[in-house]
Amino acid sequence: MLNMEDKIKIFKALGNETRFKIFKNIFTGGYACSIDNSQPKDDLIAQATCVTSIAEHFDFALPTISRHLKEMRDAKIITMTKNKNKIYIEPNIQTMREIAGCFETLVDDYEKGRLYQFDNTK
Amino acid sequence: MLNMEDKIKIFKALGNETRFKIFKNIFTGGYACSIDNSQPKDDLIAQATCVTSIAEHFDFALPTISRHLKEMRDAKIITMTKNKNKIYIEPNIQTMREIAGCFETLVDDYEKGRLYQFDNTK
DNA sequence: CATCTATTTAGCTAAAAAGCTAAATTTAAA
DNA sequence: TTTAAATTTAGCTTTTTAGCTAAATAGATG
Repeated sequence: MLNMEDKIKIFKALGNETRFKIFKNIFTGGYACSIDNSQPKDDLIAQATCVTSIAEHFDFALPTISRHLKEMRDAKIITMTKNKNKIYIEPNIQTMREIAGCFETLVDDYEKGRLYQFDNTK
Repeated sequence: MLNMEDKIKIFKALGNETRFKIFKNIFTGGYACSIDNSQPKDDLIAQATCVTSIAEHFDFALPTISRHLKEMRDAKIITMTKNKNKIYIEPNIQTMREIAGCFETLVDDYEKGRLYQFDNTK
């Protein structure tokens, strides 16, 4: 369950052009960063993947992309899984589900004319 | 239809503690900022309302709150309607509906194992 | 028309964010 | 065991953001 601080972190993470584009592309699979579950877990080398592979698509230095990814992981919008010396990046679907639910409830309750706690933790 | 830049603005607007709290409270009606449609449009004085009334709930100077509200209006997450010399503030439900839809599609499509354009304008 | 109320604009400062390069760390591979 | 590859950390600079006060603007009211 996401509290107010969590939500602010999520929006902050998505409210930057570079991170938004990274996020969008992780979701679309554009950079082939996801772990393919049809492959055995220890055979990940076959996949394109990871921090370096994302950074190649941007005109920013690798440490800059690394820092953005860390912020996105801290905001729980992506997961980063270490396997050998590479890090595999995937969207955090659970968080997205919660955020989706949050906006849905916001709209639904508003349309019902009821008061709604956008953040219900405080 | 929200393009990528619009979405980034929305997330930036929500990714700040002060603005998030303002937004949350505009939605809950906590500061009585909404125009009550049961009242005639020209009888708004009866309602609590507006920039000053929001600012009272924060330890920040009035111009600071004014600037935050402007940013939220530019991001299209609220509307500001001038009536006499007061400004009435309401959530922009249309934008919220679009953002809700965006996250829903993101999750639904991911679960169906399909690729998804989180931002479909580029 | 003078004054009050609501809000914004201007101009400033301090803090946070986003970028960089260089160096360190971890693991793989030769 | 040395080297190479993938990533992070440290330390720095520049830009942006968030706050302030003072002044300006717009409209309402006495």
